[in-house]
Amino acid sequence: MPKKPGRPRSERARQAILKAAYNLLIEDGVGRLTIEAVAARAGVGKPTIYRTWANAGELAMAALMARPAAEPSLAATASPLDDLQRQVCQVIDIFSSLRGRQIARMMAASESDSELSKAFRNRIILKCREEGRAILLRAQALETVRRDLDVEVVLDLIYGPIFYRLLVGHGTLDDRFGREIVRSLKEGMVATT
Amino acid sequence: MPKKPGRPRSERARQAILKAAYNLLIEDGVGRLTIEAVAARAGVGKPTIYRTWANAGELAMAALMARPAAEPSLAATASPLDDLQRQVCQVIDIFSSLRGRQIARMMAASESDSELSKAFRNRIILKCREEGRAILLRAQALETVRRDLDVEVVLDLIYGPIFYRLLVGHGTLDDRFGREIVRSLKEGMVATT
Amino acid sequence: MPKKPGRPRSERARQAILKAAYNLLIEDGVGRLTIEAVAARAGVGKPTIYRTWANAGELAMAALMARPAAEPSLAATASPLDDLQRQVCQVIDIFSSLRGRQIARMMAASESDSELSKAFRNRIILKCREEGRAILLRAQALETVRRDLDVEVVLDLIYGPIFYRLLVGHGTLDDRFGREIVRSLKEGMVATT
Amino acid sequence: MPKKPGRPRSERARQAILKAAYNLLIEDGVGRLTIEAVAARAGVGKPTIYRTWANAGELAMAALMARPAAEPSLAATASPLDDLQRQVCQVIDIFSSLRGRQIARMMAASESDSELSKAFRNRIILKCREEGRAILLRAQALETVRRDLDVEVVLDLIYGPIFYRLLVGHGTLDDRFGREIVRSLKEGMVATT
DNA sequence: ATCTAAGCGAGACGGTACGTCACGTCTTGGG
DNA sequence: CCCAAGACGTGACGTACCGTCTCGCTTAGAT
Repeated sequence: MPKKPGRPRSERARQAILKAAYNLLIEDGVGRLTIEAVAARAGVGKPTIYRTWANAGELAMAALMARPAAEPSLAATASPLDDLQRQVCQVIDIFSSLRGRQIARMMAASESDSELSKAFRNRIILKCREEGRAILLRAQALETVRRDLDVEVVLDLIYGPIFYRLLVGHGTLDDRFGREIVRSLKEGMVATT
Repeated sequence: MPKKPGRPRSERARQAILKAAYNLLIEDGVGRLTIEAVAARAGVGKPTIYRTWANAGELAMAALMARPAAEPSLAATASPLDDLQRQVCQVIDIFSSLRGRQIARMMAASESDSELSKAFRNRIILKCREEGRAILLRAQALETVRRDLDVEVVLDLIYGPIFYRLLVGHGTLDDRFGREIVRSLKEGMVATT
Repeated sequence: MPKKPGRPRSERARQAILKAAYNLLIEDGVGRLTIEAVAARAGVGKPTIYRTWANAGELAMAALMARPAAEPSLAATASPLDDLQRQVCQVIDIFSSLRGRQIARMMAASESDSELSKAFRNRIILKCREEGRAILLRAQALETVRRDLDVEVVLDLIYGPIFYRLLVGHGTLDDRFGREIVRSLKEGMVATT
Repeated sequence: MPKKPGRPRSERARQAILKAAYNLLIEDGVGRLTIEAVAARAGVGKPTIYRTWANAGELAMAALMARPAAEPSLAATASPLDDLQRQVCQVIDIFSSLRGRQIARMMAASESDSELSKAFRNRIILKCREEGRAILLRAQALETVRRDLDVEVVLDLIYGPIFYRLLVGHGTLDDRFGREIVRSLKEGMVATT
């Protein structure tokens, strides 16, 4: 049992810091998240923050990750394409919120390839992608979709456009868009003479 | 002609600032671009920078925009889908460079809805989209693709995945990916019995 | 003309800083003199302080030096020993004040041999010593005191005891002490049989 | 005897702390003596230090006091003035060492009138003064020096100059100086016609 | 032979001040 | 009126120590 000596880290402080950081993040955006403000709001000393997180970016990711991913996975039905449709709309719903936009910006802005940065991307950004992959693989098993499909590419075709509109802001992000994405992929675009 | 009195702004200073900003941007990334560093490298006073650009973000966008968009539009051939294919690969080629990544991050990170921010998005990010739209419309005219296609959605399906991979980094960004995007859209994914 | 370019240092800021530092020094002592407190009280940014003084010690010395040495030199009379007597009492009077104690402590505490540190010692601590030397030399010229006197040693015998009592606090520091110093030196201590 | 329950304080820890503090004091000076550094060097927890000493100043004094006063008292001879001469030179020798300078600075810098502070002054700074007083009183008894001498003032005239030169640094501190002090006091300075 | 109170090392805690950096503005003298 | 230079007040940075507070572990006198 390699139990560490010394006073253990305070769980109360950790929670207070993450909560304060999360609230500041939602209220003011990533750019305004300062360690000083977090420390003040959490009633905590700055070194206590730095002891756990190396900089504001890491703290921000941790604060966003600490929140439960929330939305439960959707139940699988007999129609995988319907499942996919519903899941896409759910993803759009989540990311079109204020928090969703913040998350997307943060991911795009984070330059570092730190461990935490990767974890953030995997846990937050790519989670929905994995759900989609599961649905697609099931659809392939049921022969609802073609077996020779490059699943990874299709996943990019599904979720890419969502982040595209989210970050660039050139088009609305709503259910209709979600339905159009899936419909277009189903049908392809070549003219059927 | 209400010619302004006083000394006119120095074109030399403007060029030096943009060049210095561009180099710092490429070398160190958006986060490290400070007005002070630009001023020092350009041999220019800080107020000279602020006289033209309101903050570091604007300057960064201006520095990126000042560079010629480079790649000439591709010539149109008889096969719009081939044109689209080639254009997509060109876009991938441009944005997979270091500069391309910086541009994408900058766009994603910029929170403001300022005039310059919009101009940046229109001129840099959406420029390739417009090229794609022209190709698609021509394809519709030639009945190479279906007339009832929602062109905007298809454009998102084409370019969204590119930015998705660029920003999240979960997959490679190469010609093969470009070809797969176009192929998938052409064919759709439903099993053909 | 090697005139420096750029905005000149603000004399107003300099004065405000020195005044604030002086007041804090008198109120709270050397140990409590923080750059932050000085900046706050002077209505000045910390960098403005650091631009001129490297640390709190230098600022403290500068603050004490900035004040006019105050006490005018005493007029010389026909009796140099009387002059000496009066000057010694004046020195005691000055250094037995709160400010005097602070000055003495500061001098004793300053470890560095910086330029400013030396200037401080010369201007503040040794100033009275020079006055005494002038008196003694005049006394030698008038043959009021012995010509073979080691003047420097005698000066130490005069002013040393004052700082000794000031810093150690084992005895009172008053006019009587000043008179006793001079009397003892005049007379020597060996028993005259 | 209400002997205290619980584990007794560790003598080993006490020694380690005092030794570490002393070494840091000699190496880096009073200003650099931090509790953290002492704890680290002594291999001791900070609370163990605070349990015995209230702050860094007290610890510093304790560390200096813990060392044996070293120099043995000089044997008394038939000539008290010779004894005085030798004792003065010994004092100069002790305080002109690095440790001596640190001690003097510490005394001058300590603002507090705490019990320990007084003890420090009595035990370290005034100890030599008491030796001198004993010699002077013996000299008075032997009528080697005048009976009407104000002994306390003469003691200040003897030891004051030493600390004066030690702290201000305007003159050398050597045997010659010690001899000059005693000689000057013996002879007085008035011209003998 | 246990119980129990205090000391032990380690180290996290809420703080304060540090000295630095960059911000965006202002103020010089000189084109 | 613009230019370079650079000082200004501001505010956040990340670090060093402060003096206090748990931790789990001795250590020894009292039970």
